[in-house]
Parts: sequence; C-alpha cells; structure tokens
Amino acid sequence: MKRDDLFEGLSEQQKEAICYVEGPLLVLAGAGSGKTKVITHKLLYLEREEGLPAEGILTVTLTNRAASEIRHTVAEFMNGPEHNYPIGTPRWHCLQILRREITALGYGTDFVIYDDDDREALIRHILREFNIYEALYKGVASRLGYLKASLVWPEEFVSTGDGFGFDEKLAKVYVRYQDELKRCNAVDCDDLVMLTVRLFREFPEILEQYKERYQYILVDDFHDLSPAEYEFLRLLFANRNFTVTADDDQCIMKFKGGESRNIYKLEEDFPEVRVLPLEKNFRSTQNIVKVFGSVISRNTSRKDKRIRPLREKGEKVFFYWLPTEEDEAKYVVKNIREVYLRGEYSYGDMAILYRIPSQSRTIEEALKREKIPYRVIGGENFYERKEIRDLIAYLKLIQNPHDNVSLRRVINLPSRGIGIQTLTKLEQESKVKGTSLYETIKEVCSKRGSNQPIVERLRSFVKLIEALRKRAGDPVSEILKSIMELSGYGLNLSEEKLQYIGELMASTEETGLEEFLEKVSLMSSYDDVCEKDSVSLMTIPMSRGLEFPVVFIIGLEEGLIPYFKTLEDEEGISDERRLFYLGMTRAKDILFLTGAKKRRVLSRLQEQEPSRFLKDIPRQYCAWIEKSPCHIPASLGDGKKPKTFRVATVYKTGCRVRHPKWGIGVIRECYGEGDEMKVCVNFPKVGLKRLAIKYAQLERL
DNA sequence: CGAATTGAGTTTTTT
DNA sequence: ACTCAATTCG
Repeated sequence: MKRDDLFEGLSEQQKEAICYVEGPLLVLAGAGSGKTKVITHKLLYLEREEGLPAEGILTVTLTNRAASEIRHTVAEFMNGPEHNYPIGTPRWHCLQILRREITALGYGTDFVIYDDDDREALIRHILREFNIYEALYKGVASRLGYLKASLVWPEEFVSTGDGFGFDEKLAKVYVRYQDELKRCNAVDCDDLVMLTVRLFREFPEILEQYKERYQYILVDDFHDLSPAEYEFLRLLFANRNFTVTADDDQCIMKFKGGESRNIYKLEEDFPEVRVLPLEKNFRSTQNIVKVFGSVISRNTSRKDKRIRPLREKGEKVFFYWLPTEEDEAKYVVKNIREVYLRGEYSYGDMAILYRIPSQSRTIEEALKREKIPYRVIGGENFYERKEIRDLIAYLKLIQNPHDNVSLRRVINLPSRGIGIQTLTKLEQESKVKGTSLYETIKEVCSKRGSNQPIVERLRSFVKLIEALRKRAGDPVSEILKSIMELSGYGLNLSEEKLQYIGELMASTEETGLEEFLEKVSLMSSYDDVCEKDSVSLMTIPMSRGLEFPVVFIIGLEEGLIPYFKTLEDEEGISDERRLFYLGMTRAKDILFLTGAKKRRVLSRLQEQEPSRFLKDIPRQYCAWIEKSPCHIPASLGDGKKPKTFRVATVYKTGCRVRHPKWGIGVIRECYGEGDEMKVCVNFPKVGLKRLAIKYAQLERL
C-alpha cells in the first residue's frame, strides 16, 4: 500500500498531526474533526514510515468499541487479519500488565475481577458487619469508586479524612473492603488502574521495562480520563513520544477540579508539548454546526476553538414543542417515517437520544405501534440478567474457590437447604481462623462424626465444586453444561431464562475460562450499533463517539436537560451544556430537537418549561414549531413544506408487500387514488421500484 | 428454610 | 409506577 492512501481525504492539520513525531503532541480537536482518524492513521504511519513495530505502539481509547474499530481499520489497511496489538481501554492495558506482574504486589496471577455487582455485594456485607445502615451501600460503592479513580489509597484516606462521622466510617469500610479483596485474591475494576500505578511507582524496574516496550503512545479522548488513568499514562509518557487527542467541550466524565483538568495538567507536566488544533468539521451540515456551536460557546472557561464547517448548508434544524410526551413520541415517530419514506435514509441511519434511560419507554411504545424496528443501546445488558450472572458467579468460583462473594451468591442456588443461619455461622468461623469461606466449609465437612443433615448438604456442595473444578480447563460452554447438569441449576427455570443460558453457551464457543471471565468483566455496554437496520435509542453519554445522519434529541426541558439534580452550581450547568452539545454533534445531516409541556416524572404529571439551552440557538438556522396550549406562533422562516403522504385505502406507506418476482419489500410512497394508484416499493435485494397497483401482482402482507 | 405479602426507596450519565 | 428488600407466616 502506498503512503498516499494513508492521507487520502485528510485535512492539512490532520496530516500535520500524523507526521509530527519530534515530541509530545496534543491535538485539540473540535467535534467531528476526525480525531480518531488521526489516531488510527498515525498508528499506521508510525508502523510504516517510522519503522516502529505495531506491538510497540500503545493505543488507548475510552471504550472497547472504539478500540475494536481501530483494530479493525488497522487490519484493513494492513491487508491482514486482526492482530492483538496493544489497542484498548486503560483498564484493558492495565489488566494485561497485572496478569504478568501482579505477584510483585502480593496477589496471585489467577486473580479474579469483581464487577460493580460483586463490589456492591461485598460492601453490603461489610456494612452489615460494621452495623452501618446497609441501604447506604450504593453511596458507599460510588464513593469508593471515586476515591479509587482519584488514586486515593485506603491508608491515605484514613489519614486525610476529616475525622468525624461519615468519612471516618467510610475509611474503615474502605480499608476492610480492600483487605477482603486481597484475601479473596480479587481486584475490582478500579483496582486495575490503581494497582498498576502502584506497581509502576513501587517497582521502577517494571515501569522501565514497559517504557521500553512502548516506544510510542497514542491516546484518543484524552479529556475523559480519570486521574488514575492519567497517572498511569503519565508514568509511561516519560519517554515523551506520545500523541493525545482531546476536546474539552466533549468532556462528560466529571472528576474533581473541572472539565479540562487533564489538558491543563498535561501542559504542566510536559511544557514542551506541542498543541495543534483541528478545526474543520467534516461531519455535520453548516446549520447543525452553527446551532451546536452557539450552544457550546456560552460555556465559560473552555479552550477557545473554532469549528469550521466544511459541508453545505443542509436542512434547518427542527424544533418541536409539544403538549405531552405522548405527542412528542408521536411526532418523532412520524418524522422517522417521513424521513425513511423519502428514501435517502434507512432506519439504521437514525438515532433517538435522551437524558435518562426511563425516557425511552414512551418512544418505544410509539415505535412498536408503528412497527418501526428499533433497538435500545445500553438498556438491558445481556450480562446483567440474573441467571447469567448466577452462572458467571459459578464460573468465578471454579476459577478461584476463595472468592467469597461468588460463593455467597451460589451456595444456595439452586436451593440446597443452606440458609442464612448456616452461612452466618460459617462466616464467624472463617473470620476467626482467617481462612476463606470455602476452606472453612471444607474443614467442617472433614470433621468426622458429624452427620447432621446440614453437614451433609455442605459436603455435597463441596463435592459439586470440586467436580466442577476438574473441568476448569474445558471450554466455557462445556463447563456451563457441567454446571447445569451437576448443580441442578435451571431445573425449575422458565423457558425464557433457559433460552438466555443457551445463548450464553453459544456465544462462548471455544473460549477458555480465564479469557471469558476477563472479557465479561471488562465489557460494559458493548453492542454493535450499526449492524441491523433499526433505529437506535440511547442516552446521550452512550452516543459518544458515534455519528448518525439523522438524530433526534428528545426531552429538551428544564429539569431534564439540564437535569434537575445538577442545577445547584454553575459547574453542573456547564456539564449539562456539554452533554447537550455532545448529543447534537452526533448528527450529520438532519437534527430534530423536541420537548413536551407535560411529562410524567416520578409517576406525577409535571408541567415542563423549555430548556434554557434553547435560548442560545439562533432561530435563523432552525424550523421552530411550537404546538402547545399557549399557541406561540411558529417562527416563520421557510421551514420545510410539510410533506404529506397520501394514505391509500388498501396499501399504506410502510406496509410490507410481496411481489412474484422481487420478493418481499416495503412500500415507501403512494401516489394517486383508487385504481390509478402507484406505489414506490423498496425491495431489499433489487432496490426501489415504482409499480402500478393495477398491473403489478402485489400481495399485501 | 422458603414463599408471599407488604413497604420503602427510586431514576444521571460511564469505564 | 415500579422494583427490590425485609418481614412474616407456613
């Protein structure tokens, strides 16, 4: 492949960013300016032109999705299969390092990873033990996560705590929690980064080794890294060969100290860093750029950047203000249909974005009614289902029987007659002896003479786990089968749940146990977004890094955007504005904004005010339509002629028909009446066809 | 010990 | 309105 291919279609600024290798580089990139492209192509450039081995280039992304996209593009350019080059999220990289080096910190290399659920379970257990109001566990969990992401170790927190009340208790819980993890040979998700930093700090020779290995470092979405992740990279940055891309306007992860902290910190830590702006917006039409540009410009304390639209004016941005949320849903669906019938876009090109997950319900109902295919991204995660998590707990226990959290989860699943009383006794004993629960149970069982029924039950449980552990080397699907057979789990499970389990088995195929557990625990909402031809629904943060030709943002009301919980300080409003901005920047061609006057919030009907952010939008770029009881006349402007489609008696737009030759298709448009009616039908394999009902032998489905 | 009923708390976003 | 957890009864 030629060098030119690498630069095809790139702006001068992008090329410059790619070729600059003389020192650290910070690419300040506006939305839609192709910053991920810079990262990907720079990786290829370094490999091809600078002669660096691809294994020696550390590439960091924020999401697994972004990582696999880069991996995929790289493979494409190299005309080869996908390699396991070091491309991944900070956690993924840290995990790779810890698997090799963690013994230095006193853990075993076969440590398990606790996900958020496990963490919560453990915290609840500790709270109960400390006699702290157990319902606080959620708050405690998030505080602990925050502390860890901020790189505050338990012992540090004990000394910095203000010494009274809640923080003191929290410190105690934190210490205990961390101890317990180590005793179970487990790390939680935040530990991955925190422990790697500790490893690098305490063992400089290990850090040296990795600095040598990674000759160049590429970081995408640098602005959203946690302090711990920043520190992890800063340590590796020491040889000063790195490129990071950042946009403070898109920063939506809030960590202490404000939005562009990472960017300022980087400039502080590496004063020689070169800053290169990326200002051209390739993605959105002029109107859209003008609209989101004027919204974000109201934020103070941001790095000044221009965004220059490259594209044509495009369609105006639509705004609808409607009486109720049901009307809003209807309008959205109606417009989806209209845009779809115009023929340029398919359902997969459209996305509906909202602030909180519960907003999806009304929209979903409307879409269902109209039979429009859709998918909710990041909704019910497959791996969050109870039955799946139960089985995963079994798997974790097989890998590491000292994992108390998983043991507590499965010991009475299915019911083995081992209840809380027994468990409490066992826990007391194991606390005295300082052994894991599993060891304690084994000990109890080995005592001869005790033939109480309860001991018998424990024995059969141990027997089960031992038998399963013998299969630990099998592929996961085999292990799962054994679990089902030997444990009797699933004997009285619903057909539906069994089906999910079947799906789980099918999805694991030949994967090994360790590999599988790692994949699961690092996964968040990893859904491939653009695969099927259906409308995507998701929260705005979920949409980060994606783009869609047609975007709807719903619920543009005070209390929702900006969300009422964030209204306390100026900082919160800025965060919300960035969030709104992020959502709008996802749109390529058409952007719809909607809001409703009446909405159900927490089961009560509420009167809503239009979002304050709407005031920042200059009307000349919009078609502004307010249909509310207060009858504010729509601002005139040319708007778009409302496209109405004739609804025929028998054949309607959107319905499915079968043609003898072309098979099944969808009617996109109808013309004329009665006998004279003609329809425009889209056949998946053949394309758009115009047919007269009179002659074509169509069959309505 | 397990099932059923009642009651409380809950919806901000993510790795 | 809905989900999750605790309590009480069998």
